[in-house]
Amino acid sequence: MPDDLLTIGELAHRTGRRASSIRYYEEIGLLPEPVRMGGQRRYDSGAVRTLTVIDTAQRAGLALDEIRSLLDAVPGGDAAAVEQLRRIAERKLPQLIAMIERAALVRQWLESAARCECPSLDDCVLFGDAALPAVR
Amino acid sequence: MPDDLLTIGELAHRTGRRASSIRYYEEIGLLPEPVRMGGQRRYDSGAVRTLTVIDTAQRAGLALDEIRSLLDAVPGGDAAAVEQLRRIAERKLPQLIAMIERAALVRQWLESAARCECPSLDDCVLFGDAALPAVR
DNA sequence: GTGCGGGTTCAAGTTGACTTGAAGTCAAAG
DNA sequence: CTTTGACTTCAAGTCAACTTGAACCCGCAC
Repeated sequence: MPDDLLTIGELAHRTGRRASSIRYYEEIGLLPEPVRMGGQRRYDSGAVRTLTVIDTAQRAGLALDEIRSLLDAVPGGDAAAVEQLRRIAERKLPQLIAMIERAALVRQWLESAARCECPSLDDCVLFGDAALPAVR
Repeated sequence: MPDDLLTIGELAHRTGRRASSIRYYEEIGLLPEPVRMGGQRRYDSGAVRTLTVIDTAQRAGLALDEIRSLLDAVPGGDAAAVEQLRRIAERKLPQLIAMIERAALVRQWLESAARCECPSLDDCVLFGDAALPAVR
């Protein structure tokens, strides 16, 4: 019977990433070096979990080095890691909220643009100074 | 009395961009080549307007080559340009809406994370499969 | 043996939107 | 006359997150 360790290809398949990304994550210290069998990387279920964490955190808008600082606190996945997560979340939240607000404005602008009947762009209110207020 | 034409530095100052960006925009065909006085670029108010359009469109999430296709239709700024704008808006809107929805999910996730009391990341629901549903 | 489909390394390329650096010009101020 | 500051060009560097390419190994089916 086959071992329950995964090759990099199988891991990639299960986690929906490319093998090259997984090697890259290892290179930048996001994933620990896996065991080798005959030179090839073999991964246990911990790797699947870590990749899930990476995926989730990434979709939460965290950059890879932020994710690394999260993961660095993890071995043990203990209270310190949770605390780190909280700090990162608190720092990221206002940024995300600002982004959502700006996107909402842009959405209104695009909706107006899709309905625009102006004969010329030059006198279209859409490009007036107040049409799309800056949020930055 | 000074001419009403602006140097690149003045234009940059008025539009809040760097002179290097303005040269770059010219290079990629986003801005027309301005007149020169003694080798230096001089801009009229049309350039201010065009940069405003670029700024607005960019904050609306359009890439520079999309903005160029918008601007290409503009000379005259006529009905065709407006039509082009409408088409681009209609194409961009669904993408933006999806982005906003995903951002809202991520926001909830981060808010939970900021309040997280889990003793360990390993059994934190935040990293469960269903914690942050994929939208892509 | 030969081909296939994995795997391996390392370096270099990709994308978008710029910025930076080096080396030079030019006009006005001191 | 020299310095200062703003301008000029062109090439190259930056950032993030990967991907791609070249050249190689390795086991298994035919």
